[in-house]
Amino acid sequence: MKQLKFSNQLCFPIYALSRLITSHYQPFLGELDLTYPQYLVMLLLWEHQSMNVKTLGETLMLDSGTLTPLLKRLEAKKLIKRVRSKEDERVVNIQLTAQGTALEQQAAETPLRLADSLGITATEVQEIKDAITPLLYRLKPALKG
Amino acid sequence: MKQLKFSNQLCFPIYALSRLITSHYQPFLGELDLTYPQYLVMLLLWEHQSMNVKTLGETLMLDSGTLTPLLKRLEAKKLIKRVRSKEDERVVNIQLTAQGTALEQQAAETPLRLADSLGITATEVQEIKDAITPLLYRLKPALKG
DNA sequence: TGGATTTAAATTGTACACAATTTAATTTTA
DNA sequence: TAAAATTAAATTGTGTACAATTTAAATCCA
Repeated sequence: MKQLKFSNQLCFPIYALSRLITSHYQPFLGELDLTYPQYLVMLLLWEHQSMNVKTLGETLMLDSGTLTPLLKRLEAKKLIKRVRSKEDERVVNIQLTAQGTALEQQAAETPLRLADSLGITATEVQEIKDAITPLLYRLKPALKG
Repeated sequence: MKQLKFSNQLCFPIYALSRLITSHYQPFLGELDLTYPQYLVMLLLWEHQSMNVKTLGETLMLDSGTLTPLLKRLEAKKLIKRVRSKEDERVVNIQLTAQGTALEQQAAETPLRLADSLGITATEVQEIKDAITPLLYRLKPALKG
C-alpha cells in the first residue's frame, strides 16, 4: 500500500469531519451569537460556574494564545467577567454574568438540534466516541502546557 | 441525561483529536517546511500532478478563501506553480515544480513516523476510519461550493 | 447576439490555533 | 531571605478557516 496516497490518510477524515460538524453547529450557534470554541467555553462555565484560564485551557486543550482573545470577546459580549484572583494574582478566573447564565436556557435545545442536523443515531454517536476517545486520551498528555 | 453537559458532547473529542493529530505531524512536517493543510495539498499533487483550485477545494473541503493564500505560500516556497488555464481563464491550475516533485522523497516516511508517534495500531486506524467515514461522506454534500 | 446568470478565484474581514516570547507573580532553594 | 526557577496570562506573529463580497470569464437564453 502506498503510504503517501491521500486516500490512505487517517487524519484527513478526522480533520474534515471536525470542520463539517462545526459548520452544522453554525446556524444554531449563530442564533446565540457564539462561535463553536466560545460555545465550548460556555458549556464548561454553565457546568462549573467559574473556571480559571489554565483549567479551561487544560480541558479544551487550548493555550492562552487562543483563550485570552476568545475570552475578551466573550467579555465584550457581556457573557463573562475576567477577574484576577486575589490569592494568586497570576490567575484569571472566568465568571458567568447574569446574561451568560441566562443564555443556557436559549442553548438548551442545541445538542438535539445538532444531532438532528447531522442525522446521527445514538448508536453511531457511541461508536464514534468509543473509537476516538481512547486515542484522544492516550495522546492528550503529550500536549505541552 | 443532561444534554448540555460538556462531557456528553460528541463533537469535542473529534475537534480535539484533529488538533492533537496535527500537533503530532508538526515535527515531521516542520522538517519539510510544510503546515498540515499544505501537506494535504502536496499529497494530492504528488498523486495527480496537476489539479485546479476548485477540485482541490472539493477534495479537501476548503474554499478559495482558505486555498488562495495557502497556494500563494506554496508558490512562494517554489513547490508549486499557479497557472491560469488557457481554455477557461477562470480556472487556475496548480502544478508541481521540480522542487515540489522532489519533496515527495523527503516526505516518504511521514505516514509511518506519524503512526509511530501516535502509537496507533493498524486495527485502531481501521476502527476509527470505519466509525467516522460514513458520517463524513453523509455530511459532505451539505457543504456549499 | 447581447444582456442575465452562473461559475472560479480572489478579496475582505473576523475568529481561531499555536509557536515563541514577554511580563508579572509565586515558589524554590542556595 | 534574596536570587533563581517556575508558573499563569498576555502578547506577537504566522497560518489557517470561513462568511460575504467582488471580479472577471464563460454560459444561457430570450
